[in-house]
Amino acid sequence: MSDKLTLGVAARLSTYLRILIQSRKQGIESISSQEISEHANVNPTQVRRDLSSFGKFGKRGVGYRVEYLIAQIQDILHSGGTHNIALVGAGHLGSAIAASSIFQDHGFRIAALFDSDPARIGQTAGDLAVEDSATIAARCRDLGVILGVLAVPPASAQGAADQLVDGGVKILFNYTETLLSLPDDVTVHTINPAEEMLYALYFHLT
Amino acid sequence: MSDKLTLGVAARLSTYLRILIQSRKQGIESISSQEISEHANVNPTQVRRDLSSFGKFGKRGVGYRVEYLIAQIQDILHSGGTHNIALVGAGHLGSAIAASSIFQDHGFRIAALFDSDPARIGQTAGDLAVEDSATIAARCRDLGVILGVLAVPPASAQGAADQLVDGGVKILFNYTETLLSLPDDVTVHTINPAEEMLYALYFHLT
DNA sequence: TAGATTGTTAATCGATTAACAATC
DNA sequence: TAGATTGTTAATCGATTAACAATC
Repeated sequence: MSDKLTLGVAARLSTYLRILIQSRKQGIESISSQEISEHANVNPTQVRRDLSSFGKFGKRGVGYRVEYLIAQIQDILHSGGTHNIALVGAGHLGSAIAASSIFQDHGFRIAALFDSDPARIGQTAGDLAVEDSATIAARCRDLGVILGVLAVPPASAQGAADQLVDGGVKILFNYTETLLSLPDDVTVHTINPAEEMLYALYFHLT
Repeated sequence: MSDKLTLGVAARLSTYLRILIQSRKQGIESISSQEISEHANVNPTQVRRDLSSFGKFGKRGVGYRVEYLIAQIQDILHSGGTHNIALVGAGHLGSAIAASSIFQDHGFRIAALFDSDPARIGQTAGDLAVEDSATIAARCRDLGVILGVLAVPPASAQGAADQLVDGGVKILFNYTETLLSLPDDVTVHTINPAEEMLYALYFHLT
């Protein structure tokens, strides 16, 4: 077992991987540290240093092969396989997430989609049938899902989170405006563009 | 003019501010560095150090007043006012964004919503009328918008981005799976939960 | 007073980046 | 060869955190 990466390195490698996967989708076969760095908003030396600490992945004077570098980074991050996720909420946001290819492109598969509205249960969104929120815990346990996405109204967020945790989910992505209270062994990642906007605006204005 | 914050400090202050604003919304009036740190996934000493470098905002043995701390951080980040944003795309994702209070809570106001589908133009989403995408550049210039959000299909992303930049937009939030090519003075922030999932999963599995 | 929590120090550790030789 | 870009060094700089006195 190799040493655990630092937070910074793992975060940047994830960003490089996203850029490489998007590049591949657009038909790009070769890329330089300079090009990666522009999309990732980091220093080009940083990119080369991050990569070269794991091996010599590029060719001097040429750059990196996109396909090969994707495989190498997936190896470092142990992210080559497919991971099941549970999505709660089949409203506008949930439907947009279900229909997007963002998750598939990175090896994530939406294994189940839930909603509490009887009018939505049984309908389909993307390729998925909407299931009753009352079955979240049981279904997650059956499917062995450890990743959950919350795309519900704020008032339902804590309840949905509790059910996911009941079902064995350990990592939550929270798209709502609600602060969640959860056990210590569960990690919550909040998706809130306003937070990043504040930060972006600060650097733009100073 | 005070010194510019480092990237790390500005990013963390933005996170603290989000947590404080969400706490206030839930009626919480006082909060400790320990509680902030749990929601922000950082060390409690880090929180106190980040704050205390700008002043003595807390009370020993008690904690921080939520309302007061919000005002202080907004002061540091120059983010107290209202900022107009342009949203492109009135599909599921755009509608979800328009209907959410995430932006309003942080002082962002969606000043205009655009779509290229004739069937959607003139309809309303949230409180907004959907305007024709052909008018993006002109409307953004009129409104003085510098912040744009892309919630369009991947194939339309580059075109919509170009029009926003034409209209004077300097900061773009890209919800699509498309890598954008833009002038150097424009900053792109990509919202891609899959990237953060890879990273979260790595730390969960190791 | 007793308990809690801040503000600050001091020490360590990792991140960052300019510069350039290596090499495709 | 000439041009481009990687891999790596070396130096600096900032981030991190345990520990604790101050104080509410």
